[in-house]
Amino acid sequence: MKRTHHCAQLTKSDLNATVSLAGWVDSVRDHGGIIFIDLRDREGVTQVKFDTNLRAEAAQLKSESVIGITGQVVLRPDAMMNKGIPTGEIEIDATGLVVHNISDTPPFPLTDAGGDKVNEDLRLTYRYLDLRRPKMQKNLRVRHRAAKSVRDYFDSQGFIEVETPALFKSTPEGAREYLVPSRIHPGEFYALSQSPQQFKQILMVAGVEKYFQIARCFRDEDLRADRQMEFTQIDVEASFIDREGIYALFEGMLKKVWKDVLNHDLPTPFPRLPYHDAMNRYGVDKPDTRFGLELVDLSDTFKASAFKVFASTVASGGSVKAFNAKGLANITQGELGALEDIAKSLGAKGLAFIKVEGGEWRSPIVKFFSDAEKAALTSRLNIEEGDIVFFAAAPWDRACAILGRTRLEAAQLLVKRGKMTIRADQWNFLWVVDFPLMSYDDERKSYVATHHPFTAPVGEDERLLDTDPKAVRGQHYDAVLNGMELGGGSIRIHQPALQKKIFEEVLKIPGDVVESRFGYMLKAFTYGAPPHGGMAFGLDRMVALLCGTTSIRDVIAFPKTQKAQDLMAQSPTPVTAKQLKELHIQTVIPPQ
RNA sequence: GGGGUGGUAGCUCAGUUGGUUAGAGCGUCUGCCUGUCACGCAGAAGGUCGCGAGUUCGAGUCUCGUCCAUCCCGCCA
Repeated sequence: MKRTHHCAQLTKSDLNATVSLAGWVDSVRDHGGIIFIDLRDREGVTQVKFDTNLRAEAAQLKSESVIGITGQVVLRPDAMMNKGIPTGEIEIDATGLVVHNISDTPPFPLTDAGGDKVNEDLRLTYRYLDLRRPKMQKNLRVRHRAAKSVRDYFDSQGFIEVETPALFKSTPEGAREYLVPSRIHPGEFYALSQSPQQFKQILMVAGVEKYFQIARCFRDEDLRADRQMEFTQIDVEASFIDREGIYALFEGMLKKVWKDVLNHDLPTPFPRLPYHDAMNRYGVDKPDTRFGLELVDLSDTFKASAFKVFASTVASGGSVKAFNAKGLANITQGELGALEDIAKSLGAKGLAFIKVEGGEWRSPIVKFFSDAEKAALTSRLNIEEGDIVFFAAAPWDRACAILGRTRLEAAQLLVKRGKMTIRADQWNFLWVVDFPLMSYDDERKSYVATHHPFTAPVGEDERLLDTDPKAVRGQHYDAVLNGMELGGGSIRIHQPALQKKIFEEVLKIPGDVVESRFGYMLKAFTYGAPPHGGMAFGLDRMVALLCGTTSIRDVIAFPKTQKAQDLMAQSPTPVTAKQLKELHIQTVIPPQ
C-alpha cells in the first residue's frame, strides 16, 4: 500500500479520488457504529472514517499506532466541516487498513500544549516521542531551513565550506576541553575541537580566501539553557577584509535567514555600541535593548554627599550608578529580597532603593540626601509616582554588573505585572564593538586575552601594548540579539612578530610553551599570511530565537541535560577494563 | 564549587495547624453509542508522596542528609 498523499494535502478538489495515507493515530473517536480516526503525519492531520467491516479492527487501534489506510475522499456533512484544519472539509471513507505497529500508551501527551508542561527530563528520556510533537517538528524544520539559508548565502558570496578536524590538539589556554586518549601513542591525547579557529586561520594562509563551515564544537564547561557541551557554530573567515566588511557580510546573512525562515525583512545596518557604553548603560556586554530602564551614572552627584557609602565609593575611584524601574514601586518584600540576593551574589553589600508611593520618597537612605541631590536624582532618573530606583555603589565594572542583572530581573517583574511587554518577535540586533583587547586576571597575575590571543589590536592603540595593555582596544566585535550573544569575531593578527609579542611579552606565555602550542601557526604566518578576520556565530542560539525560545535544547534534536547526560541513550557510561587497557588509561574514582 | 525553584497516580497538579481510608482533571482499561473532531455516557483500575535517616503516639506535611531536573553565579581564551 503505497502512500499517495500526505495528511495535510487532501481537500474538496480531490473528492471521490481513491487515496492511500500512512501515519500515526492521533486520536480515536469510537461512536460504536462509526469510528473517526485522526491520522497524523509530519505535515498534518486527516480524518478517516470507519463505518464498514473495518470498524472492529479500527476499534483496536491505540493512540500513536502506525497504520496505512486506503479509501475514498468524501465530503463531510455540511454541519460537520472543521474549518480549523486545511483538510477539514473532507474525510477518507476507509476501505483498507494496514496496521504497521500498535503503540504502547505514551508516557506523556504528545500535543503542543500538553507536552510543553511536562518535565523536561521525561521529554528527553523519550525524545523520539517529544520530537513527534508538531512544535518540535517545526523547530527541526526551522533549523534545517536556517542552515540551508546560511549555506546558500555564503555560497552566493563566494565562500566555500571546508571541513576541519574534530580531533585536534589540546590548547589549555581556552575553555576546558574533551580529551581523547590515543591508542597508538600511549599517554598522549587529542582534544575535541573547541572551535576551528586555528585551522580557519591556516586556511587563510593556504589561500582559500573565503571559508565557512557549519561546525560542531565541543567545550567541557557547565551547561546552561543556551550552552551545550557540543554545539554548532557558523564559522567564517575571510582574507583582505576589515571590520566593516564583516559587519556587512553577517548583516546580509541574517537578513537572508530572517527572510527565508520568517519572511521578515530585517533592517540593516545594525546599530553599534561600544563595549564601554554597553556596560555603562545596560550593565552587560550583551544588552537587551527591547526595553529601557537604562543605567545612569551618578558618581558626580554623590562625590561630596553626606551619605558616606556613596561619597567614599566615589573617592576611592568607584562609581555610583542607578536605574529607575518605572512603575515597580509595588514590588513585594519577597521580590525585593530576591533582587537583593542577586545583587549580593555579584558583590554588592546591599541593594539601596527609593520607592515613590503616595507622593513620598520611601527609602532607608533618602534621609542622607540633600535637596540638591534629590533634585538631581529626580531630573536625571525621571522619578515619578509609582517608581522604584535601585542603586549600586562599587568599582565601576562591578556596579555595572550588579545593576545590569537587577535591570533584567526588574524587567521580568514588570512584564509579570503587565506593565511592560518584551516581544519575542522584536529583533533588536546590535554590534558591540571596541572591546578591550586584554583584561587583567588577578588570580593569574597577568593579562589575559578578552577574546582570544589572535585578535588584532586597533591600529592606533598598538603603541600602548607595552605601556598600558588594558587600554588597547581589540578589533573584536560581538553580534547581540535581544540580550543574547549570538556570535563574536575579530580581525586577526597576521604578522608573526606581533603574534609572538602578544603571546610572550603581553600574555606572558613562556616561549617554549608558545612554540609547542602555536609554533606551527607562527611558522605558517611567515610564509605570506594575508590580513584576515572572521566570526563564529552560534547556530543553536540563532535558531532558538527564530523559534521563539531561549533554550537551545528546544532546537537540538538530542541535547544533554545540565549534568551533561543523555537521558535517552544514557551516556556517559563506564567502559570495560579491556578498552581502558588498550587506551593506556587508569581511572581514579573519587570516594563518595 | 555556590545560590534559587521543583520532585505526590502514566501526565499536570491540589493536599489546611503534623491526625480517619492521600484527592482532582487528563490519560488508561471495561461496557454502551452512526457524525465526532479535547466526542459523549456509565463504571473501574492505578500511589515506595524522589531516596535515606531523625523528631513524634502519629510525617506527604517538621529536621538533617542525599539523588534527579531546571534557572542563575563561578566557568565559557
